[in-house]
Amino acid sequence: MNLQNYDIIAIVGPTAVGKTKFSIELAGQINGEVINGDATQIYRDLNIGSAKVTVDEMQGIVHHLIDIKNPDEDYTVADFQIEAREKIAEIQSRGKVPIICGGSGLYIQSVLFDYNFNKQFDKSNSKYSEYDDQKILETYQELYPENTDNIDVQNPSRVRNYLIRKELGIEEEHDGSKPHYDNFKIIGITCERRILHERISDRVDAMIAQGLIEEVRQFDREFPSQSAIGYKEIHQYIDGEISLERAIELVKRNTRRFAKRQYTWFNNKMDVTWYDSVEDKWQ
RNA sequence: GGUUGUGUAGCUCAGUCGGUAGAGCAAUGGAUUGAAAAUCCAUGUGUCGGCGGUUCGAUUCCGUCCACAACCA
Repeated sequence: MNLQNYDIIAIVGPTAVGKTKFSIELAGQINGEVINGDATQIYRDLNIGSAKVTVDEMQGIVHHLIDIKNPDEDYTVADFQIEAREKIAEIQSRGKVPIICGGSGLYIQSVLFDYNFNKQFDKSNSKYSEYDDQKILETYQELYPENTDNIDVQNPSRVRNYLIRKELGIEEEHDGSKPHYDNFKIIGITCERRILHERISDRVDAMIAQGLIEEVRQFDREFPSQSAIGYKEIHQYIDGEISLERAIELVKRNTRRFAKRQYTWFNNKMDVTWYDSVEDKWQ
């Protein structure tokens, strides 16, 4: 697999599979810089639980879009799209190759393809931001009983965004299949599911040993960043809702389920060339 | 060696007075356009320990073997 001749490389794959290591090795080989494509690693101070790359691991490779937001701040895919595209241009202007590496499929997809985010969208201007999930679904049923736009009426976050768009009069074209760049390559890192599950279990144990609980303790559980796996469950433990053993079990389970959802995205929405990190071969 | 008990889904178990089986957890598949590590939808995956016997028909009854557990020697 020759990766020399692409303008942009994206490295995707499930959590804990070894993307970070691969991206740094590749950056060293092709004169690249890494752009983080992981929604959680955007945040400062979420280090252990987000499995953020350490300075040591970076081996001098320049990394972007890590530690750019505080844990109490909002961040969205639209922000990422803008900032990642800026970084791509900046890296290329220096004659280096941008390598987007991360597990947030939507984020990476929105950069490489023509996702349209309307700048008028601002949910802080919408009354619907205040509604709880149940009220959101009820409101939708009242206003749009016909469901002509075929919204997933049981999915509060979808319905809420739909209502906000309607309220703010936003129309969007939805065609995410058109590439935004000409010459990019998407590499997926994978391994056998059974091995991935073992790695996840080991990594969660290691996170606890490294002090995840103390890391989580410094954050308010209502912060936007704290809905991430590894944080929300540990907050439950810290607040006395569940045992530590149960919390660890939940972190592992939720991470496994997350990995499955990542595969669903990468397999079905992206044209990925897979590389098995255990068997060391391209598929 | 003997007695008793257990053996059913990945795990813990329920159940069929004989008509090839179902709960919880785990898991799997899918969706995804401003919280995406979020949110939502769908799905039981099984030689009912092995081999014989009785029976139209056995996971269920009987015999035997195997495995595990406890107790007795």
